[in-house]
Amino acid sequence: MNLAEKQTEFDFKIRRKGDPHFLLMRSGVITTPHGRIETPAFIPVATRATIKGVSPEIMHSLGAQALLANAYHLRLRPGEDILDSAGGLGRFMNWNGPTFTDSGGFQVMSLGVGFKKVIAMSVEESSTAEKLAPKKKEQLAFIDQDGVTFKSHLDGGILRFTPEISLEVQHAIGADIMFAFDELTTLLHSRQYQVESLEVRTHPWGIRSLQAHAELTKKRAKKPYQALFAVLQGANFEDLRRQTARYLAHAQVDGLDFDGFGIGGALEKERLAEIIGWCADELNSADAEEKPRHLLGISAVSDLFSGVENGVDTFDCVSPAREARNGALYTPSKRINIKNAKYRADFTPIDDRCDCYTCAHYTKAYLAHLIKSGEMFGATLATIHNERFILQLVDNMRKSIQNGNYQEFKEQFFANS
RNA sequence: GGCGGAUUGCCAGAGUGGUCAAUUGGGCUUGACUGUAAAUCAAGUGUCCUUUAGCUACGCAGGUUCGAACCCUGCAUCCGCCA
Repeated sequence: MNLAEKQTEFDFKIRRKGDPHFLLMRSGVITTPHGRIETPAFIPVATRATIKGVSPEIMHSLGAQALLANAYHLRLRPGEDILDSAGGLGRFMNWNGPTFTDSGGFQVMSLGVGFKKVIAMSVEESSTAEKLAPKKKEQLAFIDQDGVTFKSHLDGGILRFTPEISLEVQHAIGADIMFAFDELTTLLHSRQYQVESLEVRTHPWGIRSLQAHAELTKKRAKKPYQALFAVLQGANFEDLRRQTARYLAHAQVDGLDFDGFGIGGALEKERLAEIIGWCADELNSADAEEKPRHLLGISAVSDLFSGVENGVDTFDCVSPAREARNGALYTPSKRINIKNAKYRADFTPIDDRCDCYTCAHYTKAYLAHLIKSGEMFGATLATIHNERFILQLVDNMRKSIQNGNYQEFKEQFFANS
């Protein structure tokens, strides 16, 4: 079986596209060796091969179609060889569906200059963000042209990541969809830096990722095909975003091209829709319309709408889980902080219209007690609720696109909120 | 009954003459969280308020001093040890 044939194990079919209001919007099906993903879809994040506090079986029951883990974290612990021996990420964690891995590219930023997440902030926040950026000596990631040197956040040990290493790790982990190793810049970086980052790192690293992927795919010929997505950077500059999309859409090594695209990096909050639109439009023009697009690390409700409307097929984000653990629970009208005093004796569910396990059985008062007490069951219940909320929202978006009543669904959603 | 030690803000616990409305924890209140260094982090927490100003506060009542949470006297309560 040659590379091109291998590649057909991965497939994306658009079922319905375009809407009078949103020309880029679409709904389809991604097929992977471990199952299908109906899009648009939200992919919960299981960084260390677990959704913290919630079993894969429950995640499945909440409507999760796939999960996303992280190559950096899994390489540190338990080591990709363990996942390989276990039969891959899905087998290892008892998840039967499709899986994604991030390349470790996010850690280039989050362990580097990006202390508090400096990706999707508003312009007014940028001065604050500057203060938040760590001093050089606190940084744990150091970038050079060839790759990134990490100081392990676990034991300080030196860890090297290059596109080749990332792909080797990701192949061993065995996820169905992998991402190219990229540099995630921040809005604090100058345009000049963004240009340099693309030309000297993200683009060449993309090609090297693809090259490594081609070799590894040949070497691991008996394994199911693992798809590789390029990552589009370019911050909030239209010319850079378009240029990158075009460049990576045409990239090819040994007859192998990217199977899909991740949209990542510094996104000015207020211009998210526009920025995604540039990427999608350019990918369409570059004859890459029939390849899936993943918006990396986004799940705020308004951002999900923006993404879907501008041609995003899949999303992932840690927020539903992390915010749940920290007591922020989603409801159609707003996010509530369950730790607030007013919920101490509120014996109603988080959201009486929610169909999740938590809302069916537990009250706000109980949740408030558990979360404030630091009880792990509280984190579990809260995470179940938030993940269900986002999964269901995106599911409903998909259904409404397929039914041709997206606009109606959207209006209704915001009317109820 | 005698000797010794204690009593500080919601709790624990620093502070032993002015720089103390009082260090630090915890609790409590409110925020934040977008490819997870996050079950994390930040701010606030006597009162009145426009304040760098007042007022009230370190068991209670007096006293010494320009000035007291801090020194002295008495009282109350608690804890040791000896009878």
